[in-house]
Amino acid sequence: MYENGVAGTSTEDILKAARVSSPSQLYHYFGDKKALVQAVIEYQTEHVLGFQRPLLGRLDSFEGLQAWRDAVVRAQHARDCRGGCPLGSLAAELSDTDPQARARLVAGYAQWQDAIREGLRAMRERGALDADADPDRLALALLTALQGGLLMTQAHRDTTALETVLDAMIERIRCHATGRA
Amino acid sequence: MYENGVAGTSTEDILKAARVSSPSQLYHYFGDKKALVQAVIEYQTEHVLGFQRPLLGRLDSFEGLQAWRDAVVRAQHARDCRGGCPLGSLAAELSDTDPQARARLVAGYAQWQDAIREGLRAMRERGALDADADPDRLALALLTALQGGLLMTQAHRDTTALETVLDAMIERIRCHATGRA
DNA sequence: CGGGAAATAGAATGTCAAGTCTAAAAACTC
DNA sequence: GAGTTTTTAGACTTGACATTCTATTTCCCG
Repeated sequence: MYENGVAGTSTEDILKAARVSSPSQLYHYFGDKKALVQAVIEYQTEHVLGFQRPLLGRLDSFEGLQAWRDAVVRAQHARDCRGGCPLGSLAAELSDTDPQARARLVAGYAQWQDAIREGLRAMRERGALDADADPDRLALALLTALQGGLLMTQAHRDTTALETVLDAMIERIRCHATGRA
Repeated sequence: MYENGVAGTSTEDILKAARVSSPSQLYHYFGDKKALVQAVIEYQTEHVLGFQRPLLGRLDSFEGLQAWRDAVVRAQHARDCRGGCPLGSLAAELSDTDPQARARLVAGYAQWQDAIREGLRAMRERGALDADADPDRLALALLTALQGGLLMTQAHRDTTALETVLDAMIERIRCHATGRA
């Protein structure tokens, strides 16, 4: 579903990928395709957070922020710039048509934003950021910029846009670096 | 297609929307659905640029940039935060599976980025921006941030993320304002 | 080992969508 | 206004896909 979209993934594709030879299995474990999609969203949320939390959890300096940026860029390179964001792709496809999916995606984004915010807050507590920096707003801006960067990466098959927008946001945050305001 | 996705839009839906009562018409004017999708991308590209160019063409100050931001936010409100970006939604759905669509989308983004760049360049020429500001990079960052903002708006049904990321980018550009570096 | 519950197979159904085909209507040309 | 081309109707074909059903197998527990 990540590779071909929800609509572009048939139950048969799923069975094949799961190396399972009967639809009854799928319908035994999931009520229907929508329920399966919900599970996919949960799975992808955990996957993304699993990747991001280690990097965000110990932000203490701009080097840490840069390391996060580099890891994200590298991850997209590693997958040939295909696929965009695991949550973003689903959000684009489902937000307007599947309310339950949208709700779960919003919840996923909230967790993600939390993780970023906590990282930035840690930075602030360690004195790398000014007291007037707003971790919540900066986290939302960073996450949003990242979503755009991942979408543009997918379209361009090139990480330039992602790098540029993340660098710009990090520069923006640097305006709040101690001893600069 | 903008509202329900390409996959979620049947030929019948199209006939109904066009108030036409025969598939033969569709296939007379378009070879197949993919060709129609190409036309939709072109149409949406023109639509977006038609909306953006007037705002971007006469950027001469930060007020102009702010006016652009406000117009974008208002436009999303006007459509109840549904639908995301006319190009971005298509990009998310088609980039990985339809190479021709991807090519056209990339071309559309290039035109869009051009328009933003020219606006920023005008700002620089009018002395609102430093000579060391790079309109090309800033334009790419701005467009990318906007894509993320529109996607998040669609998911959250709320323009906060869009506002926040655009404000952050504009602040970032303001770092290049004359008499500030 | 034996009997009940859970899991799996695989065929089958119904729906819907993309695209085709034949023929009729309109428009254009001379 | 006859003949030709373009455009439109509308039925039809084909295939795919989500979901269901019946039957069989496997597992679990005493």
